[in-house]
Amino acid sequence: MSAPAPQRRRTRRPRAEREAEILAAAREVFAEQGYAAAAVAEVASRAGVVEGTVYSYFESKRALLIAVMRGFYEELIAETERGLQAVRGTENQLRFVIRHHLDTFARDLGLCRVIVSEARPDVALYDEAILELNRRYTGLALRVLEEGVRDGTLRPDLVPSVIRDLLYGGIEHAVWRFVFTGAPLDAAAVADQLADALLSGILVRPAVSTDATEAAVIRLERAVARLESRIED
Amino acid sequence: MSAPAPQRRRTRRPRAEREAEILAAAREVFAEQGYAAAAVAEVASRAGVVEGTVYSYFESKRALLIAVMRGFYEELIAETERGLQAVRGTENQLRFVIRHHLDTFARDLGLCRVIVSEARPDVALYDEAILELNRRYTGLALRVLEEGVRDGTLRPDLVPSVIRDLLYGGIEHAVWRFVFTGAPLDAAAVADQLADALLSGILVRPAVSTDATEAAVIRLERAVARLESRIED
DNA sequence: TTTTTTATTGAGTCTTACTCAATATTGGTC
DNA sequence: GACCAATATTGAGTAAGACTCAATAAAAAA
Repeated sequence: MSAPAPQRRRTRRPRAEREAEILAAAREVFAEQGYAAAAVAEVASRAGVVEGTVYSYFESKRALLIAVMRGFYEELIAETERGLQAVRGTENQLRFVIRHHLDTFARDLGLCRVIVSEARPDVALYDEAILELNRRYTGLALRVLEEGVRDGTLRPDLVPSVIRDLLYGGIEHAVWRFVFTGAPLDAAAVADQLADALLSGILVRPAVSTDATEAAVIRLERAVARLESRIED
Repeated sequence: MSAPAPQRRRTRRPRAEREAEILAAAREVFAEQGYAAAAVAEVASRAGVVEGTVYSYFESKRALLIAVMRGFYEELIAETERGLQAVRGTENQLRFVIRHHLDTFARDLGLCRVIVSEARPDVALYDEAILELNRRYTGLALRVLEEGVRDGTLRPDLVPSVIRDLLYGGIEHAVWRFVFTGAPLDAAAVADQLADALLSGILVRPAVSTDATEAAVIRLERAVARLESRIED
């Protein structure tokens, strides 16, 4: 009686393309629903395949997530590297990193949320991959900080890794705040506020005015010496 | 043939006590295994009851988690309030908050991990409770910051909420770093490093020496001018 | 003691990650 | 163009774990 179920064409696609399709679908679903709530079956159906197929491309749901994260990070790292090369000076480079990270978070919030809450809790060995990616990414900022210390732009007593944590942690929390309150996020303003707070703290105190004072002191000491020599005459 | 299963005594306990036992077991299990990996059946067995009993006390696994979080936060808030009352001055109060938060994180890492990664991703309505607790807790630091701005200790152009995010985000990331690298965490040192970075950024620049020096320069220049005018006489 | 109330149980449902043997599709070979 | 080996794809099935509920036993009330 019932009509035969609409037979899905079983097509065979180049391995790489199918993989990319599954990956794209997974990224969508994870971003929309989070990791736990996302069903592999849904990823499959959005990719136009059946659940089993997903598992012939990815070992597990978690492996799928990791692959998605890898794509995200690779892109982020490339963009950041490009940006850093186009900017001169420790201060400007830090401002760029902060702004770009914040923008990325705000733009791809769903996925960032998943990454933050899924990548971090697991210290498990097989997530080594994600750790490595995160290290590579945040290493970019770390290098800027180290360079700044070396060239005297930043205070010599800084522990760069702690400052990096302050930087990324601060951004993350700031974005979260906006997500929760639902307030519109003015990325430029928040980036400036964060950068200002951080920089005025870690920048070597601007020596300009001090220089002027020191120059005045030298001038005065010479004048006094002149005067004293005249008086003693 | 098989011996009758060792019959568990079915005891009936005061509601509050049983609830507390289940809660304690849940806290243990969540801290050890994380939320996703924790099985409600295990919580039940550690509390000496059967799975169904847990559900007669808590609506869902998630509700159980929220109850655990609530206990954790209430304690944390109380401790922090007590500590803040015992400390004078914006700078010292901020240092206290940083140190205490860091210690708490380090001491109860398992649970903190769960709270951070489970409480945050869900913007769902029924987690309103946790949002509220978090707001109350971080509100303590916020008030210290606002007070500091008001009494002139902190820069007037600060956006306190952003600084608070910088503060908590920074601590969180710093602790994470140690968890992952497995390095021993020197809470005192890290707290100082974070506080120094943050404070030197947000504290009004100590005007004492600059003002005094400038005043001295002016005084000296006048003296020199006076002397020179006399000599030329 | 008897009755009422309700805490506790454990068997069962449902959802979802994951497996695997069967099957369809393709690219290569003649 | 026909056949074959290789393998991508399938979908039914398993396992684990969250959650439900009617039955049952313990405590409280009468």
